[in-house]
Amino acid sequence: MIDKEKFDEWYHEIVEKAELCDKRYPIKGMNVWKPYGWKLMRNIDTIIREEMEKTNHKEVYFPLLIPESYFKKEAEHIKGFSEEVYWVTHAGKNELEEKLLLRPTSETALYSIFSLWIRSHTDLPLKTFQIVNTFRYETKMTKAFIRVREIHFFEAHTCHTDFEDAERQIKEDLEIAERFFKKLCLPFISSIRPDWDKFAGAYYSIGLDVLMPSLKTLQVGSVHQYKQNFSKPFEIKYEGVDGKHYYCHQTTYGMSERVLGAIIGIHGDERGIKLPSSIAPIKIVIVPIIFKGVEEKVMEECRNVKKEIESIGLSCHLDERDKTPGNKFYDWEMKGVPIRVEIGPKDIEAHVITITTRDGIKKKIRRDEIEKLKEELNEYDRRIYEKAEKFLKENIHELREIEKREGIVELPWCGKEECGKKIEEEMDMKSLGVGIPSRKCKEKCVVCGEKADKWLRLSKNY
RNA sequence: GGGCCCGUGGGGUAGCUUGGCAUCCUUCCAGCUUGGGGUGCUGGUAACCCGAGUUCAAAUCUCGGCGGGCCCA
Repeated sequence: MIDKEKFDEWYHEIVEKAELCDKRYPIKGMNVWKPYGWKLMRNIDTIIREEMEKTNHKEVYFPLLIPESYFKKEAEHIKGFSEEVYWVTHAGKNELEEKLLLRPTSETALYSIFSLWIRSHTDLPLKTFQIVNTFRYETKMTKAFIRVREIHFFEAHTCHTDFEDAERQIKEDLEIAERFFKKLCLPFISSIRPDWDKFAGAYYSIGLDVLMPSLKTLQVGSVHQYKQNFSKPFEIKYEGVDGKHYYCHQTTYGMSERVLGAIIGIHGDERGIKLPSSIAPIKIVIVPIIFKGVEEKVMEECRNVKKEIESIGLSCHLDERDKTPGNKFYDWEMKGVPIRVEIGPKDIEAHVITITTRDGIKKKIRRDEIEKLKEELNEYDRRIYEKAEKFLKENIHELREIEKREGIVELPWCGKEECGKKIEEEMDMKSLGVGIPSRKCKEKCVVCGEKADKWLRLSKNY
């Protein structure tokens, strides 16, 4: 893992060197996805889609532009986003009669239409999601994948008959998150955000955070309980079994390319990124070790091994470029390929292949036991997950009084906003909220000294 | 929201104070060589963010814009 001090500089370099994005596009916070980076993002999207499919969500795709009148329907929501929306005011030379905005998130677009789709309780629950670009005019410093103005956004939106069913949905969302982040080898924590920091328009918000090597947290996902805060202004009503009309209860679950940022940051090292096998576009790369006179023999063996690896369902690339092996090693390490296979005259003679995992384990595998690569990938995933998990756990500190600590801290808190904000100020950190699952606290609030039944989690964050 | 710094080949830089020939590393291209951790040699392509001003002359000085980075609320 990268040193805390070097992290920001390292990250900035690595995203370009690993060919994930090109930051030279001349609009702040809008970078170009390069083929390798985009493939990674699409692989992440595929995993999300699989999870959505499994849990009966249907994929939709709504328009990018939202009429001002839709956006204005929910007061808190507009207040939260008004400073960062992009407006479309003209078409050619003509000023539009009604201004249109680029979605900063899609609640107001979807819900206007949900009110038409939902008539009766038999239409519920309605479980949808979409993967789209959203736009937010960030004024702070932008950072590739971490703070951008055009966001590659996954958003699930659900509608339910009552609060309890919406709560069940939130439980399911947290289970989805568990499975999803495990596949990406990303340990995370979830917290109920304090009231003053919930999503604009939400009844409550849950943040999913990871810890980066800089010891700052990065929010990689969020789950919101809206209750009827949106269904009332948008009139999303259904007819119940009793023939009466009720407003829906709603939830959302959101994630973005920040997930990729987290993978880069958490698993990366001085040699480059380190990909979990679930999303690696190339799981295994073969580097031929050629000597004069045996070129064709080595290449033929490489091609045979490649075929065999592919036949057991693993994506494999044979690097035939006219470069020295050392050069190729550095290249593929930068790009995070989980396993490198070297094949040279000595290997052919001994009926083996030489493998090196991206986290540095080198061994020989018998030529007739190629299927062992699957186990090696699993072991590799397990190791990088455990390493990240250890780092996360080592950097969560339970404190009894205000003292300077890096990473994530938890302090006894009475629950009053006033005290929470005071803690933020004294610690020079932001609240993540109260951990899920919540832990008992029988201490005294570090600010007012009154009974504290919660641990307030804080950190510096991106 | 307030303050500070920076923009030079694809990437990283020197030069700017004191105006005048743009430095080095790397990448890239061609050839030979090499090949189990960045092989070596030869040759080549390629840059002063944009606009205005001052001047015989601007990468260099002034103003504005755009872009990038840092610090504080």
